[in-house]
Amino acid sequence: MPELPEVEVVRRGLDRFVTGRTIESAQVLHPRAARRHSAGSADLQSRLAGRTIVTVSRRGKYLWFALDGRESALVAHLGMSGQLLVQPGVASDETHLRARFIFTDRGRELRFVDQRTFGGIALDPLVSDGSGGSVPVTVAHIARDPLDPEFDDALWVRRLRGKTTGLKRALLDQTLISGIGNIYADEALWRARLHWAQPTDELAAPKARVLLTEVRAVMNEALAQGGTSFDALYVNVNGESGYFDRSLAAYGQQDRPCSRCGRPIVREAFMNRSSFRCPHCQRAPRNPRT
DNA sequence: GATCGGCCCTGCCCGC
DNA sequence: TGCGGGCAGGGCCGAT
Repeated sequence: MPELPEVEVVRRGLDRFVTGRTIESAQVLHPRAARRHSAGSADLQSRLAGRTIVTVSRRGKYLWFALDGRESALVAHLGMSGQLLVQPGVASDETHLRARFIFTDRGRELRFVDQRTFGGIALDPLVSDGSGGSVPVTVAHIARDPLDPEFDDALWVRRLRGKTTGLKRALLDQTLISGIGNIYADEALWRARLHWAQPTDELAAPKARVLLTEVRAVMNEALAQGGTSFDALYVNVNGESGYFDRSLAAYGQQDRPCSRCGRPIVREAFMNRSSFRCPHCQRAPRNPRT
């Protein structure tokens, strides 16, 4: 379940292995993997052949490979179970191999593996990000992430408090702040002692700033440990898992004692998924919003 | 326009 | 043993 720290770990690995290399051929092996490329798999394959990767960038959970000329980029989203692996060409195909990129130097190839096919790849034009950089057009609507130096804390606090929704829903809204998924939302809320149904328009600005500080703290700690992994679904480009799941305080900790107060963590239904919190440290608001 | 619920998809796990 | 249902969840889309 890759969120920002996991995607950043992958980006760093890819930057090392694929920057400066020229794609000889791209093979899309499952049509759903290229569903976001409107012209289809064959078009994607033909447009990538002969192109050189010049940088590997990230915003939130989106990754992109800028191509020579810097007018277009190969965009990748890992969804829930996507992996970008750098593998020797002789390695046997993974069960859920969805796309393969072979380079002209005939060194290790890049593979997109995705069990649940929520992820995907597409070729996109690059447009200005408004700060001298560029971003793929389909990523332009995604907000900057909290580890982005250009992230505007004060603007986020204003926009958050201008919403009339629940706090966790707002944390998961990638147009408000990107890179946060279910795991880090629960962890940051636990650290900030806030309930997921806290109405955003009733959240005091200082508390919002505390929450943002905790979001950054938990993400930086996870990044330092190579990300979170619960199973084999999240791995870096070498197929290795991170260690941060051993440091989780709320997510997945149902019935275990809260490390602050000792009361059991509860699991609650939220947006067709689960939310974990300490019932003592994270009290329900008077007017909960889902 | 903003908010919110439902759907896509596959494999694992549990209960019957 | 085998089957069916529930669950995991990011992003998109349609309904309100």
